[in-house]
Amino acid sequence: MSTVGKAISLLELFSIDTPELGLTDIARRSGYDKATTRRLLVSLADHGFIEQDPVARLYRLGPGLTRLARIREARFPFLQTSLPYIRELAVSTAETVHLSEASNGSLLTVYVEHPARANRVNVNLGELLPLHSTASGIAFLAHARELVRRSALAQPLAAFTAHTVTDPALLQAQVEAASGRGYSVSDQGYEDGVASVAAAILGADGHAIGTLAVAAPLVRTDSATSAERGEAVAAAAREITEKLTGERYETVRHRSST
Amino acid sequence: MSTVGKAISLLELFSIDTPELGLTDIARRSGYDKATTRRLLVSLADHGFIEQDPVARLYRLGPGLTRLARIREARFPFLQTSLPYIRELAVSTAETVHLSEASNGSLLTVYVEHPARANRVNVNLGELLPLHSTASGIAFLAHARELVRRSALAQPLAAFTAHTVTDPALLQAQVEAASGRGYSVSDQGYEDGVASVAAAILGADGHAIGTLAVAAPLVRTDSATSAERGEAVAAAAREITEKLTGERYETVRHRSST
DNA sequence: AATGATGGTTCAAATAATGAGCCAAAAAAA
DNA sequence: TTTTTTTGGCTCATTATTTGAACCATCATT
Repeated sequence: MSTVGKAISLLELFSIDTPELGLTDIARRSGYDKATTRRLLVSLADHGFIEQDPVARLYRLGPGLTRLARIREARFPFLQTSLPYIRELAVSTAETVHLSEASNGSLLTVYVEHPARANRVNVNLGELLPLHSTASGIAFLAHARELVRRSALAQPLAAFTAHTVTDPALLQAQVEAASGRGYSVSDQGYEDGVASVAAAILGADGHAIGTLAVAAPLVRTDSATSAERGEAVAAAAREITEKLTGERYETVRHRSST
Repeated sequence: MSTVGKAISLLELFSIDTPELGLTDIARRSGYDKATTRRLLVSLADHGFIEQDPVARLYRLGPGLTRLARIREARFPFLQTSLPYIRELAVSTAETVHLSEASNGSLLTVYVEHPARANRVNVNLGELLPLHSTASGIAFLAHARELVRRSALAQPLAAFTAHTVTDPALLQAQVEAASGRGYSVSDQGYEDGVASVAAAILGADGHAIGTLAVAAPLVRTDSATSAERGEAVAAAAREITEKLTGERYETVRHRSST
C-alpha cells in the first residue's frame, strides 16, 4: 500500500466509540511498526489531521479535518441541505434516520439521527454500507451510473443474514422496483430484525450521490408503515435533490439516461 | 517533506474560492511532477479524501473528510457549540465574526460569518493567523501553555503593517492586558484599516483551545465600540467554554496555573 | 492538418520509508 | 519503597516506495 494510504488508514481507526487512542494501540490495530506508526502520526499532526493530547499523550482526529470538510460542504452542501429533512423524518417516523454519501463505490454514513426510545436500530456514523443488502444500497443502485450498477451486480453477493438477497436476478428486480416506486425496501437484508426503506439523492447529472434511509425494528414495521416511511423518505430525497441542483426532480432524473 | 505531507498539501490547495482543480493545475500549484501529483491524488481518492468529477475530470475534496470531521466534532463539539454564539455576535455587532482553533502552534480559521454590507473585513475560511499580530493570537497567548507563550514571544515578530507590535516586551504587555480584561485588542496589527477584538475559548485544563474574534473596519471603530465588541466577545467565549467543559468559567480558568 | 492544451502512463534512478532494537519515563506490581 | 511491565519516543542500516523525464491519447483551437 502507498504510504499515503497507510497514513489515512490510521485516521480510519478513530470512530465515535474510540475517539482517542495511544501510540501502541494504534500500532497494534493498524499492524504497522511502532516507529512507522509514530512517523505517520507526526506527519498527520503537522497538518492538523491528528492532534495529541498534551497531557494524556493520546492521539485524536485534528481540526484540519473540520476545516477541509467545511470547504467541501461550502461547495457541496450535501449534509447541510439534508439536515432539516433528516430532523423532520426523525420526528415524524420516530425511527433511526441516516444519510449516506457515495464514496468510491461504497456508501459512507455521514449522519445519523436516533429516536429516543429503547428499542431502536443503531447505525454508526462512518459505517460503510454494502450496496446489495441494504435499502440504501439498492436505492443507490437504482440511480447509479450504468457501469457502477453492472459491476455491483456482477460481484459475489455476500449473505449477511438468512434474508440477504444473493441472487443477481432478484437483486436486479429489487433495484428496478425501487426505481419505479421511488424508494427501496430491505427486509433484514443486512441485519436480522431490521426493516429499512431508502431513497436516492441525485446530483446535477441525474445519478445518485447519496441516500436517505429510515431503519426500524421489524416489530414496529408492517407493509403499511413501511410504505408510509418509504413515501416520506422519497419525498424528502426529492426535495433535497431539488435544493441541491436548483432544478425540478423530474428534469434531473431524466438526465441520467442521456 | 514526507510523502504524507505532500499528499496533504495537495488537499490544502483547495479553498472556498477554488473548490475544484484540474490535474495540471494541481501539479503546477503544488510544484510536484504531474505523475507524482496524480499518484497522490489517486491515493487520496481511494480513501474518499478527494473525488473526481466523472465528466469534467476535475478534482475536489471528498466525503471522507466530512465523515472524519464529524467523528471529531462528536467528541469535541467546538464548532457546533460555538455556532449559535457566532450568529448572535454577527447580528449584534454587524461585523465579521470568526472562530479559530489551535492547531500545532497556529490558529486555524474554522468558521467565518460576514455581515451583509459592502465595507467589511474579509477573513478566509482555513486561513492561518499569526499569534503575535492578531487579536485572536494575543487572546490565545494570554491563555496558552507557558511553553507555547514563551516560544511565541521568543520568535522574531514579523511586521505585517506599520502598526504591528514587534517588540516582545510590548507584546507581553498586550497579552497581560488581554488576560486581565478578558479580551484582546488589535489595532491594524495584521492588516491596515482593520481593528479586532478577540477572546479565548478554554479547554478543560484551562488552556486556550481556540478563539472567537470580531473584526471591523477602522472607520466604524472607536474606543467605545471596541470595548462593546470586546465585552460581547468575551461573554460569548466564556459561555462557550462553560458549555464545552460543563464547569464554571472561573473554575476552568484557574486550573491553568496548576 | 497542425498546434497546444489536457489527463493519464511507464520504468530506471533516486529517495524516502521501514522496523529491530534501544532508551527514558510512567504505571503497575511486588 | 523497589522491581517489573508498559508506554511513548528515537536511531540507522536495509529495503521498498517514490520520483520525473519522456511518452501516448484525446480534445479544443488555429
